[in-house]
Amino acid sequence: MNKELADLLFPNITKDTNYYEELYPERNLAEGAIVTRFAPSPTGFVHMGSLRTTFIARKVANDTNGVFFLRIEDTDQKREVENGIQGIVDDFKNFDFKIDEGRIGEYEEIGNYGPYLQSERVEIYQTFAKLLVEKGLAYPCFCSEEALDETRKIQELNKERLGYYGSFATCRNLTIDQIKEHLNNGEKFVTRLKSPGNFNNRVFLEDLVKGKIEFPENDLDVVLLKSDGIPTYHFAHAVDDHLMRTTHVIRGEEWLSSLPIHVQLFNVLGFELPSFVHVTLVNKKDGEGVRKLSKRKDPEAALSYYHERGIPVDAVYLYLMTTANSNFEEWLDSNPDKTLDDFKFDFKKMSSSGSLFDLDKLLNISKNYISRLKADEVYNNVLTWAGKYDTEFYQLLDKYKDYSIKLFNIERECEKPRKDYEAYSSIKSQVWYMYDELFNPAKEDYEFKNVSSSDEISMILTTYVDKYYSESDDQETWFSKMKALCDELGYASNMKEYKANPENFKGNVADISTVIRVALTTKSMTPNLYDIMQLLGTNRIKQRINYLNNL
RNA sequence: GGUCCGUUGGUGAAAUGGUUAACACAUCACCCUCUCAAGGUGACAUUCAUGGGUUCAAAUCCCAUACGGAUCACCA
Repeated sequence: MNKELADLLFPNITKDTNYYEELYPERNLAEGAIVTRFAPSPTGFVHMGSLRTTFIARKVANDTNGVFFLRIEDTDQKREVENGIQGIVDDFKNFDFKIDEGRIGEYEEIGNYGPYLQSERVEIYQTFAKLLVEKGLAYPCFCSEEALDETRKIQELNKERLGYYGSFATCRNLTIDQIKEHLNNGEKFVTRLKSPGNFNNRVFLEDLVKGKIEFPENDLDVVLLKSDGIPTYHFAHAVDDHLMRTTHVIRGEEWLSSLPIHVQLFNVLGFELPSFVHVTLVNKKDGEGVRKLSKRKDPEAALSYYHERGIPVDAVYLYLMTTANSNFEEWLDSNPDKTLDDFKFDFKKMSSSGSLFDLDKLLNISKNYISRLKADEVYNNVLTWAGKYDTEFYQLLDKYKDYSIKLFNIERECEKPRKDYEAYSSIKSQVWYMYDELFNPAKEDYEFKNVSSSDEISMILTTYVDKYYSESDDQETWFSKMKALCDELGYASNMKEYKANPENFKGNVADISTVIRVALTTKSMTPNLYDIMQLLGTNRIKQRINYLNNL
């Protein structure tokens, strides 16, 4: 009778589940290899929280010589977005994120366990659903949306548990004749699980980050196949992760609540249960409260934000690992020559409570990361970034390549390099004055400090340029000449002497440096003046002083 | 409302029964320095949501309460 029902419901399904079991055999991997995946719906972008979860998945697959694949869960037509897959693939590409199997474009994929697009696997799901019907573990339900709403209202009114279960599961006990009648009327149906569960039973499970968890057994007759024959997430998840031989289901914490359903589905289908890893959500402070980082409200939720801002991808990963494994930061500190790949991720070291996304910390990591790069790497990265987001800067960088590299090299190749670039997008605002094309300040742009009288400034500058400045000086000579200039003009060349008796001097060597610095750059705060003057060269130094004098 | 998860400083967190509760970010102060950026030194939780209990001893174990979050669709 169940067989008859199964054939009635799925007349076009001719294969049996063994066919698929053989098509997708056990993976031949070393002991301990983790097979895991990222399974987004094609919404066109990857969320920061997803990236974090996925990054961990990718990492553990790497660590164990396992497999990471990308499966697209496009079972909801309502959510469909144009080029939704491409958006995800592009985000991954921008983030140097490599996948071993799965979708690599809107229409292409790699790997032997596909298709990796759920809409192309409908026949597979239906085959397994048919098996369940045959076994008496699934049935068609003809309840209308209105009827379902109605019972929900009743349940709410009576303060009963919501859902399609027990006596509320009215289609559960339909006879085959009744079913035929519905079918003959042309009524649509969903395929529901005939849940064997009892809400009073407890199920125990070990989640790799949450630890021991327990919950009541599922007794909901959840929908397996929607009326269009397409599976729900729950069913597709069970079938796919079994057939794709996933060993670890790594996903966001929001799935924890539906775990009872999933466990039951795996059992009912006779599938071995994978390991579950429910990763905490990435939160954001919102007024007094805390909420999930949201794409709609928070720009930093989208990966494109980091790309546009020019935060190095590696820095983002460094940050993610810092939040994922609390011992990572310390490890990296004591192993400065190692990379992320050398670090072994440990689920046990992962916090089981949600945390706020800390952009300051990310920027700090980014700043440190950029400071460790070679000048030409910085150049190449900024050039790439500017090519996309700042054409003016791109052209300058392109035109003055060697000069720019020298500029980025100021105070870089030393024990304690400068750490002032937190992102590629912030560099231009810190170095613009080194490019003549960008240098046309107004009088009020000059940030003169203690010495501000035009006459005094002009006197200092001319004395310096006429009597002391020489392009060929090394830094030591250059500085001793600054001091000589101080002595000549009545400024203290020795800071200690100045501090002891400030009234004896017009100012000190810092004031003199500031005058020159501001005259050349307009800024009172710049990197090492000597390096800047070396880059500028005699002619441009004179030009800029003239420019200032003529304002 | 049911179910589940969580709660250590402004932030991320360490510590898994035993000295003054690591470390990092942020903030502040001082030092160094030609200005910045750094770097150095120090400050910043008399206390680990609250209340009970167990113990010679608890942030750590147990119970209750409060608060926060997730989820309860023919969405994923």
